[in-house]
Amino acid sequence: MDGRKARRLTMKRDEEMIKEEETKKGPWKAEEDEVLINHVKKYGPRGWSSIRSKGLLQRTGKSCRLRCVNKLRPNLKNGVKFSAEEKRIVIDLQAQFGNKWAKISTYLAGRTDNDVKNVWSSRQKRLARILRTPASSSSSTRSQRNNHARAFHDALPLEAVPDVLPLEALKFSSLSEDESLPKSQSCLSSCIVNSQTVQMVPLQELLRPKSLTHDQSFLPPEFDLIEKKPCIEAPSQLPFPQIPSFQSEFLLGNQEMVMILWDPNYLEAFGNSSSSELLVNVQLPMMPTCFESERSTQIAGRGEVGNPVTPDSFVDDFPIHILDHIEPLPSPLDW
DNA sequence: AAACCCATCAACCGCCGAGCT
DNA sequence: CAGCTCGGCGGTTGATGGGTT
Repeated sequence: MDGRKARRLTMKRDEEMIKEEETKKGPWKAEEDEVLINHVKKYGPRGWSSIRSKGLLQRTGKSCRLRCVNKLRPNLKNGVKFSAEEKRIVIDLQAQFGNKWAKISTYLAGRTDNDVKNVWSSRQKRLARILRTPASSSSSTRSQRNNHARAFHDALPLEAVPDVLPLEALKFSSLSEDESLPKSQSCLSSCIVNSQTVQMVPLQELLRPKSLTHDQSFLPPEFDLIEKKPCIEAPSQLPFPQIPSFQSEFLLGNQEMVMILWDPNYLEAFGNSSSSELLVNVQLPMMPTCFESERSTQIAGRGEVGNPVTPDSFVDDFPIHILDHIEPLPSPLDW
């Protein structure tokens, strides 16, 4: 390296160090905002670097632009939480455009790319936590399971909870009877709404119920889910003429899902066993049956023996791409 | 009451492309 | 055409506050 070039580099480094010292970072003060607003009023949203070169602020041009775009622009919904609809739009558009936050934000009035990005990354973190389970399910601690349960609770689709049911009644049942966990904090793969068991099934599967064995779908073979009533030829002595007691359709990503609430009386009668045992047995296949093939493939690929589905293995193998489209429930405080 | 966990928000950083010199 | 500056974008981080244990 020749002497002149080295000297130039040293001078540049020095200049950068001086700039670094002069540059203010961190939270913006009201006075700074005011200066910035005045500048934008005068010159428009451009010439960001000139703000510092004129000695108006000791902020970088980038910092000024960011502050203006994210906080000072008129009509911003500052301090207003994203609505369920807005979140849904973000999810849909992210699926369509990828991580093009600036583009996505143009579809949401009053929202910035930073807002959209934050919402998405919060969601990703939450979903990642749902799937972050210990290698051995038996080694998972109670508090970890509680966290998973809570996270899964948070990730349940808003639309999945029918309006006709008191939302306070949404609780998770304890799968392990010897653990006296509080109902709202126990294992995640069983869901009880208003004392009724909920199953979520892809609509597609319901449209071809013959493709399922009774065990896979745990629908009584006599029940016609399309007509939402027992088949004509169903034996009249069936102990569960009114089931399921409620059905609700909702979208899970591109997948049309149907949520079915089962009357506990039906479960008692149908399973021919004690209620608690039956809940364990029946609730485990809550994972939509269409995922079972994916799970089986994964297991086969790993050369594992197909273990029975357990609450924790449900979490371990839950297909993450499906979770990309789950809307969070509002917190109980918002109910 | 303290420690911990988590969600949210604001801001910074690095990279890249466009435009200018 | 190369080099530079600026603005825009996406990723990441740090601060903070609320809820839970």
